[in-house]
Amino acid sequence: MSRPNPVIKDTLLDAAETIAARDGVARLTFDAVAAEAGVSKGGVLHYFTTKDQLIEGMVKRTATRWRDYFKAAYDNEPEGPGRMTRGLLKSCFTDAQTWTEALRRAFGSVFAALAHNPALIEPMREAYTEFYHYVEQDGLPPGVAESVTTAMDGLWFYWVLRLRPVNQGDLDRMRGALELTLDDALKSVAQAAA
Amino acid sequence: MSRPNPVIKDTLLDAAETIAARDGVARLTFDAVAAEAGVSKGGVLHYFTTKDQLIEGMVKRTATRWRDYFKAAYDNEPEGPGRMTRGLLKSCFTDAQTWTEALRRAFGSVFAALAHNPALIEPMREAYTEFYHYVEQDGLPPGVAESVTTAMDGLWFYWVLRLRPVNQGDLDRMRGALELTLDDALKSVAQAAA
DNA sequence: ATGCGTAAACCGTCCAGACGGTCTGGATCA
DNA sequence: TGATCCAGACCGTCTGGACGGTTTACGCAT
Repeated sequence: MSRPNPVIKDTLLDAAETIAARDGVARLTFDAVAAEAGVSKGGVLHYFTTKDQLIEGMVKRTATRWRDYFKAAYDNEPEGPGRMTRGLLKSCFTDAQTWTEALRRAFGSVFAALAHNPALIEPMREAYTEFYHYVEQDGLPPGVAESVTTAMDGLWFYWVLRLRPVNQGDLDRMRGALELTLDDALKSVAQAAA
Repeated sequence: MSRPNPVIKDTLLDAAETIAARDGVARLTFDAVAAEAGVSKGGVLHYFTTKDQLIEGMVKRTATRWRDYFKAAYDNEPEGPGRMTRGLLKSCFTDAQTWTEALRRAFGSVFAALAHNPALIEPMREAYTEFYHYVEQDGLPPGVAESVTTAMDGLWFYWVLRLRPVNQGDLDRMRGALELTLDDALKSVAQAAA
């Protein structure tokens, strides 16, 4: 094998995420990552020669996962107006069990980036730019897709930042209201087309 | 004066926010705060004896401001269903110029807390708990007040985290859609009362 | 008014430890 | 034998915090 083992890289990124989430980003050090992953510091530095690289790795992986996630939500949804909005509402706003600790941990990489070097969130920003592209062109009246998806993401941020607990009831109530908004918008689109 | 000068404390907190926002939370050190505020390190330590205290001070101040903000938005709004929702929509979703760098900086304190010691965001969580109390009891159909306010806060998070630029057009479009949702909800409340 | 005592405000230095990163050495493969 | 992988000792720097010293502000007796 001539290139660094990607499996080990993932293990190291997992360890980094765990530390950032559990102990705070300030304690995200090479030593800590090594200990958490069960390797030596030299081992970590072999794959990520600087801390910027480590954090960039975390952010890139999370950004890729987020991109894959919303694209899958889009692809699995039937065509027509509100496809992105419908897809997201269905895939992440039905079951609170999908809001796992792993997901929360993953988003910690953004905070790590913000703390260490704000420029490193760029990959995440790009993923969001792409996401917003879908949202803008979702074929709903102005602002509707933005509002519904941003409400979902807002709740997600509350949860990730631990500013609010999120339970199944919260999800159900908000989904009910958002689906109503969405249905009204879809009707008005259909009406305008007629 | 027998108690520490609160004006100087505010100056130090301002300096801390500036550093956190400009250089990243990792560079938020006593030395840096001292230099930014134009005092000595000893001077900073006189007012905040540990870093936890410094960050707690930042979070508490921001939490208090947020609390004052949404309470003012509530108080300035005529009574009736959706008072909190209407107030917030009016006060922070009409003019993009109210989304100042100072506000963004202030929220950096939450990231500082999350990075250094996650437990320190508690004052902010309490402010949000209180906010959510208003939202829950806003007298709108289930989930509507939550959805509208969370959409607003979601955009706010995008902006603070620099995941998306936010301009006047974004604000206007979303406000249009959210006001429509709100009006429909108000109508249905009025209808149910009749 | 003046001098004095005391306490708070603030400064600047010091240190132990932790940090990011370098480097050397050994193991394990091809 | 050479290249890759990884271990871990090591180094210079920076950090949080302690600490002792100095200045300022103020109450109070004279």
